[in-house]
Amino acid sequence: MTSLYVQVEAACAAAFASVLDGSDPIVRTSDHADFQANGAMGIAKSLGRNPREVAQEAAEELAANPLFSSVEVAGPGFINLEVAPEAVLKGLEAMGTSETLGIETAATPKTVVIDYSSPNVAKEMHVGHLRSTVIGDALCRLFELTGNRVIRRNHVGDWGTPFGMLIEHLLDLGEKSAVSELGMGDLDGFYRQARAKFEASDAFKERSRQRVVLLQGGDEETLRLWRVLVAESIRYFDTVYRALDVGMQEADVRGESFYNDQLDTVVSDLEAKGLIQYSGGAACVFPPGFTNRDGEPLPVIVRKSDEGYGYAATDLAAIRDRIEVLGADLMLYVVGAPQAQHFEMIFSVAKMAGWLNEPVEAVHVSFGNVLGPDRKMFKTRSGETVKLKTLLDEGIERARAALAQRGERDDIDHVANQVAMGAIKYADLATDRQRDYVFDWDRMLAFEGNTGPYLQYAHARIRSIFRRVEDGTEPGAILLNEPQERALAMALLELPEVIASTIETYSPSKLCTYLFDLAQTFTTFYEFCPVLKADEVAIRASRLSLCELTASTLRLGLSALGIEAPEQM
RNA sequence: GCGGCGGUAGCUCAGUGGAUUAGAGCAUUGGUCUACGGAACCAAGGGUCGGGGGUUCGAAUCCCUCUCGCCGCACCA
Repeated sequence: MTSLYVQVEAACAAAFASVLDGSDPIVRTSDHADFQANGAMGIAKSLGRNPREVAQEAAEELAANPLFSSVEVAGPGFINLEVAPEAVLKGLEAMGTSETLGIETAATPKTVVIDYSSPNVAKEMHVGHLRSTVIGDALCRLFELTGNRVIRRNHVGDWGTPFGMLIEHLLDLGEKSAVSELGMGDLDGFYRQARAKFEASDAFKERSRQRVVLLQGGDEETLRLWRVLVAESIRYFDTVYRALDVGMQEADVRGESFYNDQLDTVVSDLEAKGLIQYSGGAACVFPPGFTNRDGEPLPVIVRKSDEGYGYAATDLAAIRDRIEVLGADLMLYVVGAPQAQHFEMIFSVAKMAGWLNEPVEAVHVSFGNVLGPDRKMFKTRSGETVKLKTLLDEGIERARAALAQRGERDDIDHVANQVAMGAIKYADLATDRQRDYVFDWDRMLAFEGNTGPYLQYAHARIRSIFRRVEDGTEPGAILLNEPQERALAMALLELPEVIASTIETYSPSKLCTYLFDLAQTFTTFYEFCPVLKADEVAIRASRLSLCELTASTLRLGLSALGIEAPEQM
């Protein structure tokens, strides 16, 4: 069963094809009808014909299609389309029997590698990781929902010069107490102490340098200590992921170090292809079109002048691994906007090297900053970065307080958790990811407006209807007599198209907007159309079906965003 | 200097493959209903879509230019 939109578009494309083959009918939902087709104007222009005439020709063909109950040409050549009641009912019926509510799964599933979250070992996860983690996880769920093979990748920062100082600090503390400190999640404290010693003591600095040499040289004891640091950090990250309810697992971790033994090959392969130029002792590739401040070509430094490797080399190795070993068709990098140029250059080099070829695609899914109420980067009052764990805990407390105000309950811990995570995630996902967004507890936790809690509550309220059925009425055949019933039906049928465009643009905010609109449309329906109080059994049964479809759509949509939909709130 | 992203109602944001009156939420005002657990509902006010120019029958949307904000621009990641 294809979605209603696809059916309408196909019908319009066919109708226009008899005027001009292969033209885009430009079908949109409309304020003046169910759909409108705007293709006539463009076609008329390219044919030098009168647009209304073109529209009229197509309209006549469309009028003969049983999919439509009304076809009208309006204005300069718009075709306004009303979908026939039978087609709407058929669509709802198919939706009701579909596991995915009519969302089509990919005919040829893609392997999608999604790189997100990517915290640093021995450093706290902070708000900066929130968006990557939340958006990345939502994209994973959306691609899974549509039948693709998703491989999550946590590109953890687990290598580099800071590890000399971190290992030395670990030794100073004694392995045991270091582990317990890290285990408690005080990663920032650990890092800061190491940093402070590094800056204050030349002796410590020298030890750290030596330690880096040992680490890179593969000294067993050093590696063992390094593994302790990594393991403790990853265990801690995992507690944050579990708290946030995101799908990233320990098994998805491929830290930078994972690619260490591939870096030489990256350089030698680039060299073999004649792409390497040496500049100041560093092995560079100069992708065309990138210049620095002085207008000179900007390099991707694959190997530094000290023979060490930087993140460019690691990213290139990772891209190869994802294509050649994992078989990626699509690679997403859910990383903040400041790295846009870096990824452009990396992708460019990967193409020059012949590693990244059509139709395989790499996309930097960039996002804006999280801002505080002052519209500056979100910081604590004392100007420090906000620990992610602290943020989540505060959210739970605030949600608990909000719920407590609404009445006593015994499952408040569980629901407060669901509401808090829903609120935090939704606030992040609902704003266009390119824009910065303002972090505001009061707004995100409100039960009114475009918020997570509002949608969760909307869902719970609808579910409650089913618990209050007293006469044994069950959802039954749908009848669409009232305009509010029909409006709700049309909104429900939009789901597949919304999912498609959400995925196409990697923009979960589109799904958020849809779910909020749907909840509003339902409210209007619910206000005008009594469900349990309707006189006739058939009407009650029909409206219960509409309630059920709406609740299912909200639940599925929220779930695709990584947000739980409690039965009761 | 070059480049990227943003500038839409008091506030937070939708809407940018051109298209009929620019939408929603919050806030404000006025109504409505013996409230399916009011997430109430209906209605009103409120916008030079950052400024200017251009293309077009038609521009928030496309092009040019200016402006403001954030960010990036070689060996940190």
